[in-house]
Amino acid sequence: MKLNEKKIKILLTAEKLFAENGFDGTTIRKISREAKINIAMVSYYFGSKEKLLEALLIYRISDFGTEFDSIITSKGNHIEKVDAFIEMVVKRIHKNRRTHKIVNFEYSNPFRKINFDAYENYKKENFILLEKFVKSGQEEGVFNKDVNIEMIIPTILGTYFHFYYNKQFYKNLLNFKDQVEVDNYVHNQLTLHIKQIIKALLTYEK
Amino acid sequence: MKLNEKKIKILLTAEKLFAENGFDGTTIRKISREAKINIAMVSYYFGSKEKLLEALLIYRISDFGTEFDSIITSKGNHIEKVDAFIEMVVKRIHKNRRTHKIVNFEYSNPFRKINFDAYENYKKENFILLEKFVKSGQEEGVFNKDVNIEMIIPTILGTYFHFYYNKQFYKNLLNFKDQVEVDNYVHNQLTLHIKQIIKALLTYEK
DNA sequence: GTTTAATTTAAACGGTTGTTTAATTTTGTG
DNA sequence: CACAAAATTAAACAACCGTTTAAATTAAAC
Repeated sequence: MKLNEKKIKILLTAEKLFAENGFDGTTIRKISREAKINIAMVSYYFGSKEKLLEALLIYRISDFGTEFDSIITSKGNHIEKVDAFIEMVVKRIHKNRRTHKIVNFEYSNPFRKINFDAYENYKKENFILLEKFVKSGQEEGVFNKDVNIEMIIPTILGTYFHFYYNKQFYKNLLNFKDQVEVDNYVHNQLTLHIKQIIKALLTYEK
Repeated sequence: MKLNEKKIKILLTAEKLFAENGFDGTTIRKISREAKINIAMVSYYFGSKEKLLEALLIYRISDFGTEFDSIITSKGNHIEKVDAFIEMVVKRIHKNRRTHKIVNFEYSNPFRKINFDAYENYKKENFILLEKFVKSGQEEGVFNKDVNIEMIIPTILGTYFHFYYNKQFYKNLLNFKDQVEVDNYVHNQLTLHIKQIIKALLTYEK
């Protein structure tokens, strides 16, 4: 699909509202009001509300890119690569947290008939890359062999998103005054914590 | 609020549908159809759809109980308590995963005017207990001092819920045939993985 | 058994939903 | 300028929403 300026404006507005109010909580009228376009334009451009969400997913997932590869295949030791990898992942999901939130909820909705192939392929590719990386570290004796590789991504993303979904709670607990302080915490303490648990998991001797 | 049999049936039906379709994706008509009651009964018993959700939260959170306390204050060494603690937490959130999903999404919806005080208090109390436990372990020299205690719960719950929200993906990746196999994985490999990362975090020497 | 209260019901309320229509305006092309 | 295609609009569509009403039924109290 060719995306002109107006289509992208609709997608970005939909992304914001879907993430804030959910898919069912967002109306085409709200989207068109906020994007300052006519209600009929959504159907005209995307066909339906569901296809609008599909277009958004494709738009964002292609944007996710694959920096993965360049970090893992670069030179340097495995531990440094874990740090670089996690820093990259946290930055990326924090930037794309809205779309991730939408996906988390709609993907687990058994009655939603949205096509999630792009999302599933993206997850599968990333897993295969990570698996290769961990196994190479295990063969070199740097990483522990007793590791559940499938659960590494859930640990990283899950930790971040539990924090994000309970932002209001952690704002109070950690005395954040504004979103800037939240962003700082994510990119410093939270990223550090995730690096710590993953490195500990990979190198821990029982 | 006194809960008779019919009220509880409405609550359980609402819990199922809210978790599957979201709050906005669930209609009172669907709830009443599935619970085999008249539409007006929801308003009659609970007042409104939003108050129905609030009643569900209170019903479930009081059910969460506080086994926490008994594990942490029991005798035995700290490492064993970590294992027991995580096993209890995973069992509990897996049992109450529907309500947790609803809360995760609605609590992060900035326009929902639901009262989440019960949820926030529950989280706060549990955090204080955990903090006391970790600090006592640190003073005894069993636990590492360089630990972000605030992020331990997000790591445990987040890992579980990322797995749960992407169940379809992990069903394919790990070749689960049915829900029984998913449940087994949660209570064995996933629980073991979380125990491993938390113990590694708490005792890891850099 | 009579009266009062609680429960249950079908129907109706005004409002909103996603989508389509048909007419109008703008843009692009020769 | 003329003409066709694309974009934009206001209005209408049937369907559904959460909630309320007022009447009918059941249960409880005396």
